Formats: sequence, structure tokens, C-alpha cells
Amino acid sequence: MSCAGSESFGCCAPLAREPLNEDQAAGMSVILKALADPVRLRLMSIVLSHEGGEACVCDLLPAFDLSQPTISHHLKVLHESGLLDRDKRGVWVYYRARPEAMAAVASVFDVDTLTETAR
Amino acid sequence: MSCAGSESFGCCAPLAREPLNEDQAAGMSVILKALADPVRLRLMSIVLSHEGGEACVCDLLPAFDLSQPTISHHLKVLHESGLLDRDKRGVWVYYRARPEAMAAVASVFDVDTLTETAR
DNA sequence: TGTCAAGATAGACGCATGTCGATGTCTTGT
DNA sequence: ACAAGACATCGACATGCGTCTATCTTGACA
Repeated sequence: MSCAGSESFGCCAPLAREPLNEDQAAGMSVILKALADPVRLRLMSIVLSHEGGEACVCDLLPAFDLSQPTISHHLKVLHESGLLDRDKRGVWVYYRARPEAMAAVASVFDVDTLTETAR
Repeated sequence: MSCAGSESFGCCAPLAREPLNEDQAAGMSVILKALADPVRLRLMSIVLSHEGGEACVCDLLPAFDLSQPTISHHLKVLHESGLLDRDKRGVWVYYRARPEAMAAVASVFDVDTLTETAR
């Protein structure tokens, strides 16, 4: 309801519709903070464009010049902010984007509303 | 072209279309870092939904329980990341959202592409 | 049961960031 | 010329964050 926590999506009206209140802004900033890192952005894009819409850590590691714990840390941030689902299958852990979270971000930056007001 | 700097918009394909390269991710993260703060999110939403699509600092200050230098700092971050245009008229400084920057963010979180892949 | 590989956690370190009070810079009006 | 108001800049401080190495946990398999 209040959009305060990082767990309630479908959060707010588009940015240009009306001013966000403090709770809405706090909730939205949690998701955006998670996305506002080059490594995590690439992680999201790799997972999203990977076959089946999911990828295990072993698929992700080779794409970066970073240690395994660092990637694990970034995946944890994305998971805890609600952007990625985690699914352990055997020894491997698969990550998949959560559509609700992605939709929440997209709705705030709704193209029509933005261009309408900002032209 | 390369989307590396914070000044080149119309940056990248939607997140779900193909993996971002390092330069694209770096450029996009500059904009997202600027947005990933509750105060700056509210500043953007106030400016965007204000009459005429612009607001002066004097319009913005009363909405926050923060010092004037702090608000000035946040506006500078939004301006330098390309999200806000600054226009000094007399004693007042007016801020206005830059459509190109907003469009760049919106395009990355394109709803159709995201739901299509992430369902 | 012991070993190995996948991934997570813990702790440390340095740099970035949000906030403030004090001060600087313009512009307007007297 | 001076004073006042709007906003920016500066320097300081505490906190947050990205990265690493070392270590732990878990599951597969001989």
C-alpha cells in the first residue's frame, strides 16, 4: 500500500503526474539504488536476455573481471531489493528477474506521461 | 554513440533485449545514481508536476526539512547528470526536466520488452 | 566418509556521498 | 553605494558502499 518498503511494487504514479511523498520516494529509491551500479545493471541485462530469462552464477561470473564474492554481493543486493528471484537447483543457483519489480520501475518512468509534461 | 558519458542519451537497447556493455552500463548508472535518492526523486517529481514543468529553488525548499545548501547540492547532482536544466531569471533559478534524459531512462525500462521476456 | 566444486558470508579497507554551518556571489531595490 | 535576499560554493564530518581475501556451507559423488 504505502510503497515504503522495498517489497511493495506497483508503487507510485508516474513521476510527472504528481509529487511523490516521502514514503513513496524512499521505497522507489531502494530499487533505484540497487540498479544504480554498472555491475548490477549488466547483471540484470544478462539475466534478462539470457535464454529462459534466467542464469546461474556460473553463467554470470565470466562476464566480469571481479571476484566471485563481489558478484555474489551484487546479486544479493539485487535479490534483497526484490529485483531478482533466487532458485537453488543442486549445486547451482539460478537468478531470474521479478516482473513486478521491473514493472514498478517502468511505471514510474512512464514514457507517455513524461513526454507529455516535459515537452 | 557509445553511451559512456552522462551526456549521450538515447543510450541503449532495453535491458531485456541484450546485455549492456561496460560503457553503456557506466553511462546509465550515472543517471540512475542521480535518481537513486529519495530527496532527488521528490525534487524531480515536484519539478515535473509543477505548473509549466519548471520550478525555482524557492518553490522546492519548503517541501523539505533540509538546509538550503543541501537542496542546492542535490539540484547540482541532477543538473550535472543531465536530468535537469538550469535557467537563471533575475534572482531566481528555475529548474526543468530534460526530456532526452528522461526518455533514455524510460527506454531502458521499456515495459513491452521487459514483460515480454520476463514473464 | 572424505573430497571437491559452487556459491554465500565475514571482516577489512578506501573512496564516495549526504548533511551541515559558514561564507561567497549576484541581482534588485533604496 | 549600500543592504538584503536568492542561490551556490567550501570544508568538515559521519555514514554508506564496492572491492578484496579468507573462510564457511552445501550438495554431488567416489
